[in-house]
Amino acid sequence: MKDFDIEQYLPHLSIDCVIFGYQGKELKILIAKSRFGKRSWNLPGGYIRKTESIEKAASRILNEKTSLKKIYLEQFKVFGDKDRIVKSSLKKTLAQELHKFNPKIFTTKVIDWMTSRFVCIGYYALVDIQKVQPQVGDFDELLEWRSINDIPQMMHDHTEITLEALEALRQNFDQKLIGFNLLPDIFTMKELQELYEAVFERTFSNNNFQKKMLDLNVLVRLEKKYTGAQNKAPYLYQFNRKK
Amino acid sequence: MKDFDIEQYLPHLSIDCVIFGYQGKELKILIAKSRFGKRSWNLPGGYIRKTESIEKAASRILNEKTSLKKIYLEQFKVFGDKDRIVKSSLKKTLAQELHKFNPKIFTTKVIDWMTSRFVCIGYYALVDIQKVQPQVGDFDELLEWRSINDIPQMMHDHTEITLEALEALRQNFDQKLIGFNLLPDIFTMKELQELYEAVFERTFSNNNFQKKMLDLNVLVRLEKKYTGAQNKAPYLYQFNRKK
DNA sequence: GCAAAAGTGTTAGTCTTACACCCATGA
DNA sequence: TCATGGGTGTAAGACTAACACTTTTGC
Repeated sequence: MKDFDIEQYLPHLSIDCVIFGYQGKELKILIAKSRFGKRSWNLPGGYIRKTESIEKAASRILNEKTSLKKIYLEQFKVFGDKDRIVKSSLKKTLAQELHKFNPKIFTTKVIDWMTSRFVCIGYYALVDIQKVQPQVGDFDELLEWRSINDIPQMMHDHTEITLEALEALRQNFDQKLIGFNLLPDIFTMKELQELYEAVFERTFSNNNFQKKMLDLNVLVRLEKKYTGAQNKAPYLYQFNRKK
Repeated sequence: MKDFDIEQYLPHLSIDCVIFGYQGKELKILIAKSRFGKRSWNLPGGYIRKTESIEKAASRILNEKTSLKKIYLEQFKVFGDKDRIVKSSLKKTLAQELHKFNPKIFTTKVIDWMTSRFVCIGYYALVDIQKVQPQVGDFDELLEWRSINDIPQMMHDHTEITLEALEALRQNFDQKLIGFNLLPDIFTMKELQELYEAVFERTFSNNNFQKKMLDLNVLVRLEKKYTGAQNKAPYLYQFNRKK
């Protein structure tokens, strides 16, 4: 572990990211299991350098976890309860373990800084899950993609943050045509429909869905996809980013 | 002016409020002219006490400016460019004037604190303009309601913040039925329509507008309003907050 | 030819928009 | 009785949802 210089970062302000991916007809988020404290789950997050914008900070944090360069990112809410971190039951255990782990880095000063009050800016990210290579960070035991229907209990208010992110995602999904960020570059209409079904937790009828999507004028129809199955081969589509 | 103890507040984090009101068929915002620096216009804002939530802080700041207790408030975006305040052309003049004005309060330490990098949480508020008694603060020369079509140039990125607030307001206006916060308790359909026309900067046809509003099932029709004009007396309506 | 799944067409229903009309009010 | 502006009715059009149907594919 490198040094951790609290002077580099804005105090009392953090970023937490809800990273959405899509796989096996399920909407998933990337969460981390902590190496410390009660080994509880938490959202990837980090601090803001004094020399970078909050958007840059969010990008950097995401890049550290996913090793992706360009990521679709959206700020969705600030969480600023006065007891957010301070009153957490984990605080004490965490502080002790961090100090024991590396007393040179985790001095009392650093631990006080880390466990002080934090206002947290919530971002959600949409990624092509195939392209992500999760990077286990210094504080993580492991990273895991978990279905939004199977989210474990998480640290602090991270469960609440996740639910708010999901709500914001649904709100923006149609309006901003952001769904394509969750898919590979090329996909079938069925796959796109299944993504929508996973996000909204409901079914759509195939013909009306197709009509709606094609009417948006953002899809380019490519050649057919012959899978070897004994049925009509579906067309492949690509998102037309120029529009 | 009272003391200003920077230790009470979270550093590098501020709140700016875009306070919307409605009067004379115009959507307006409450802005302040600074006593210091280049006497430029700015949005009402303030800092967050270490002992209060960000929502409480926003409420408090709004209460200080409007003397209203319960205000409709919505967080809409965080502004976190790295040079937000620091690179402002006003910084130097402001610092000098503040120090000259009251060197006991505005020590170098305080001024450094105030002119350091700030991440700003944007809130917008909706108020019944009739009920507001604007309170000129320590930093204000005056407060003024200005039409959204007549916003002067403002400090830092406050013009951008205002535009983003307006966009968020329009986005939420229909969905969350928040318009009623801008009107008196009792109003005519015409008045409600004119409010919508001011917000969206377009006209609506009276019958379709009425139909749409009544279909929402949130309006209670009261007695007629006899104005003395030689035409049919319009009904008065009230927003049904129970629903 | 047959089953499976993709793709298309048609209709009914709902919501939106535009136009026309009637009604209460006070001079 | 008339001008004014408030309130209502209706029909056309657009959009949505539900149903049925045809086409392609490999066995």
